[in-house]
Amino acid sequence: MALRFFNTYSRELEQFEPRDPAARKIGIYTCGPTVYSRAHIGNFRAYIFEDLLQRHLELRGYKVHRVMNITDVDDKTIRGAREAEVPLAKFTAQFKEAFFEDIETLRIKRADGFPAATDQRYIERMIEMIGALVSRGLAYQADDKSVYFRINKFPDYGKLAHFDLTQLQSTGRVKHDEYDKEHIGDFALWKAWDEEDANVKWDSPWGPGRPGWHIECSAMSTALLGDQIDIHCGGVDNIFPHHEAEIAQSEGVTGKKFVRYWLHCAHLLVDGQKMAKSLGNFYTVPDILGKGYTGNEIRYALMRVHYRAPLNFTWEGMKEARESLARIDEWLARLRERSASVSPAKNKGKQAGSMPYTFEEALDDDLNISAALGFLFESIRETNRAMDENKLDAASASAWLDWWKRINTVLDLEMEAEVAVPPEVVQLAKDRKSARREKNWKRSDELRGKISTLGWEVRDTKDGQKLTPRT
RNA sequence: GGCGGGGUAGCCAAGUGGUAAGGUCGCGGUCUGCAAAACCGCUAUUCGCGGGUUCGAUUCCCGCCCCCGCCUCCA
Repeated sequence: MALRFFNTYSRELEQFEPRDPAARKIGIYTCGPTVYSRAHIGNFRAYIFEDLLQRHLELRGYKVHRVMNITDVDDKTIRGAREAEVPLAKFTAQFKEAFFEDIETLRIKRADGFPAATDQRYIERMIEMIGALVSRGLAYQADDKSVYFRINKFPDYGKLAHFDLTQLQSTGRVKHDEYDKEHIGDFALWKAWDEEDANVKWDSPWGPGRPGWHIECSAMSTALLGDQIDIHCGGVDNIFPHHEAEIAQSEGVTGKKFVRYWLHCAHLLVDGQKMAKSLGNFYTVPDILGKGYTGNEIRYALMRVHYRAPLNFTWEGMKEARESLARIDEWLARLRERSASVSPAKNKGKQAGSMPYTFEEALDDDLNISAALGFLFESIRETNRAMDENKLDAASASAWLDWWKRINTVLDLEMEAEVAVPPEVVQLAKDRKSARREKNWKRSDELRGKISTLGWEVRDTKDGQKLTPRT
């Protein structure tokens, strides 16, 4: 099946055709964090979705070049720096660092570039683009000295969000201090300096100030990926106004179609409501690690629901993630043991040449992860049954391991490297082994209890005791 | 009010015009000294509600209800 994605622009599932099919190179731009505080797991749901997208495209043989911006100047970062009484760059540095720590914990592939809005190169490019827009009559400087985009001059404005501009109403979320604009929907390209901004300012043809939020993405995406990009992602809350504005700015400057496919991820909910800093109902990665869960488990919990469906975060869901991953790891351990065994030459690895491709076919269909995981778990049950019945030979087992290796380039869910068993646990297990030889069950159970309190679980298999860390 | 997304078993969730994947939880069984893991069986006559089309709809059409989000700087 050909790859297809739901394009927000058309609101339809569309077959994926990159700009340059022959080269199999794809440019993806993803909106990154605003570094005014630690990102929460709702933000990371979007980044995990983008990670899944990239990895699946790579599995399908595309060479992905992905860029993720870092917004390190805006109202919130400036306010934060002012309150902390430190320079802006110092204030944002800590959250940049935290962000990179968290994506590593969650095994999110690093983008090929993480451009920052305050980088002089991009500031210059933003000024250049704003200049071009002004000269074309698509932007104007208002009496408040800020420069705004004139949306009435860009007929396509509103097409991505499917908004009728005459219907735009203010929700009252933003203060009406913008009387200088020609149209309520005009958005800032360049924000004139005011004293709240302290020493955060850059010179421009329109006086000192700083870039508006939207222009940074237009500048950095076109700088790093060219005038036209294949895929642009973000959370649904970015559709309007952010991505709408990006289209207007970029196409206003280049005159070319900016993005071929717009993919947007639904929100992470908590208690049925959007997880958001402003609501105070959010968890960070360290919050969840602090409850004893691993990055791996968080990754699974955030990945297992289709990206366009809202996902409700619950501790029950975390537990389920843990159990599901344990099932996978258990299966892998069995396969490894089996593949290493010298098996009788009877029944040759039947599956070796015909491993199922349904996993990636499911992902081809707008990243249908639930169906893909369904196939994985069905395969697990079937191979486990075969192993129970002693019908899976070493060759087949290693074929399944190779299969896993392939799909795991997308999932990246395998347990962290085996933890070494501590010596005291080894000793207790030894004691238990001799107790069991004497059929001293009472002593055996006591020792199992002790091992358990040390964080390890002991199981009796037909090959003797097996120790696994208790999570 | 406008524009989207979602409403399938206790919970999470896939899916198709022909009689409901998978995960998790619970129960029963096999295995085990007992467990654990694994496997087997059971757990939605039913897919928000009401109409319509059809031999047949959860799946198509119409209307309605509920939840969540966006409507100017929130992934």
